[in-house]
Amino acid sequence: MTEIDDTDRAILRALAADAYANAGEVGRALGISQPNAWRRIKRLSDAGVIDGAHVPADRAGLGFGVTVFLGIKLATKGATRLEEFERAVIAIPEVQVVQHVLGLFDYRLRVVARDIADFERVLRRRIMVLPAVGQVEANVLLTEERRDGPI
Amino acid sequence: MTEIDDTDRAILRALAADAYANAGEVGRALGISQPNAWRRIKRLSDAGVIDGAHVPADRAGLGFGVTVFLGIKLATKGATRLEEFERAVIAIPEVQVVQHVLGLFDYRLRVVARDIADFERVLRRRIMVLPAVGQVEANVLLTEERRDGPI
DNA sequence: CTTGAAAAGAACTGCCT
DNA sequence: AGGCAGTTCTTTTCAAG
Repeated sequence: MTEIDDTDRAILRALAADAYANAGEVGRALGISQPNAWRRIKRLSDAGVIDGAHVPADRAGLGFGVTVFLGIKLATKGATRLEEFERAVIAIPEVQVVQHVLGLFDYRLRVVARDIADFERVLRRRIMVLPAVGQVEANVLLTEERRDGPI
Repeated sequence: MTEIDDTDRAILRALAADAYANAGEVGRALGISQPNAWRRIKRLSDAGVIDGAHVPADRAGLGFGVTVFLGIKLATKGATRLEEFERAVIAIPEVQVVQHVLGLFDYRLRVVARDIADFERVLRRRIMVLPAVGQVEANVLLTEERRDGPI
């Protein structure tokens, strides 16, 4: 395991606030030199703590106005069934996130669609036809707020 | 609204695949010139379609091994209650995402904790004490897979 | 819309404390 | 470990076809 000290945590906070911040900016913000910041960022990257960045495209602006969260309970389980289901569900373009979870449901999906009619098409033609799908629960996203969480 | 043509969509796909790709790489991938790719990326940024990148820190590596999704149904509603609840819940450091949703639940939360014991502390001391919390459902994250979704 | 080139800035290296 | 000064590389901007 790599040691992560308070300076590293401060760097992670700075990068969480601005993923495009460079070593110079991060260093200035923390009061350490650019090469020092650079070395630490590189160490964190090499250790896999920082692993690439993600560009959140504006779905609504791209014509995908509807986001729905599905909770899915499989009718039949077993290792083969789970893998089969995961492979099938990740292949659906409208599915953004597949979460294997423990609790009332077995899987949670984040699905985007152009509108409710489009979502119904995805649900009926793509999701409900998957092998072993049992109970399905849906929640339509109204607003979403993200924080960086504890670092 | 800004016009987004197929080339822009291709650029968004390229950036979704690699957020750190520069104008030169994107241009080469699409068969357009570097300055042209650069201008388009800048236009998309200025238009807000691309709005910064997000660095997904490795929670497990930082000592937050447990991620739980909570579905929350409020006991009492009304505009004031909703705003009150949202403000209180977003102030909890362990809460990463607050989604106001339509369906069986009113809110969905993504909560991180060091371990199950730590999660129980957050749930009892932070979540359950919030005003108007009614029914709560929990799902513990096992594995998560993300795709870029349709662009 | 392209090429080419120069200016600005960031990444990386080695040396010193 | 961390800072300083320098080298190399990329990005960004501009001029011209």
